Amino acid sequence: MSKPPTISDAEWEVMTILWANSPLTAMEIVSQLAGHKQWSPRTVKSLLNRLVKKRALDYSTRGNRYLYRPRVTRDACVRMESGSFLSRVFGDAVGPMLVQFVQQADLSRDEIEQLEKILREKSNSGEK
Amino acid sequence: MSKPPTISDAEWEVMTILWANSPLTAMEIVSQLAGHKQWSPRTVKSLLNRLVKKRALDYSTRGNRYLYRPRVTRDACVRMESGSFLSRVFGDAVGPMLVQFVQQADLSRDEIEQLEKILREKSNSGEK
DNA sequence: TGTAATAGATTACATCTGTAATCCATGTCC
DNA sequence: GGACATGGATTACAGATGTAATCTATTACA
Repeated sequence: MSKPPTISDAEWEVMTILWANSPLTAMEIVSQLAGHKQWSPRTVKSLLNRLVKKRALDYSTRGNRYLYRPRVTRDACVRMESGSFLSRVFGDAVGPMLVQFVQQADLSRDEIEQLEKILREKSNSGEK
Repeated sequence: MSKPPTISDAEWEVMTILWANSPLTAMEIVSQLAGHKQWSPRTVKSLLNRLVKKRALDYSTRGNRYLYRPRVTRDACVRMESGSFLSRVFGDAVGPMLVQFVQQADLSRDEIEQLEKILREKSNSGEK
């Protein structure tokens, strides 16, 4: 599997929708974005075009519509992005990165407890 | 303290050097970069100019040279970048991602304690 | 059946980035 | 003193990005 292309911020929004649920037509994507983005449908079309050109998306035809679907997995893209961002900012220091993220994240009580539990276990099982 | 400006990949290299040690002249920065980057000194100058314009750097004058120094802390920039990275890549699923990472990470005792402390604080300050 | 809405394709255009080159003043070496 | 190196300032230029508008074919409503 070849490495995924670079996906920009705006493009990421579109991919997110398709990773969650595909294939979808352009209009369906537009509707799903409508909630939290004020993009004109034109804008979304442009993004779709770019993503197809980048080979991040693929489509088939249904009548006169296109049905878009991802050609790259979310996982692969996350790994890529993580690679560049994380290595830039944190180098290979995973610990400080997690500290930073946990500090910033908006966590639910459940998640906090879950994390605390994991940490307790880790600390009992004798980490260095 | 105003929010830090956006710092690009290439710019980040320059900032990293100045965060570690400042003030420095353009030439000193060029030398320090010489190890792992094949940038022409022109390129570095351009980056310095942009960073000054963005108000990420400041300079004073020594003779006919400039002495550059950061105007923004590394910490503030890391916070910014992390924020946009997290929300872009993980959207509102930051929690599960952290759980998974923490589970897999090889953490030192210190880091574990640090994380536990952060979580305690978060849980006290009434997360939802 | 004509006309407007929609679909996808192409084009636009300003800003940011990476990566310099050019310009002008000064400092330096012979 | 003259030519060259160096410093900072300005300009360049292509590719990526955000954000559309326009063009053309088709579809669907009045």
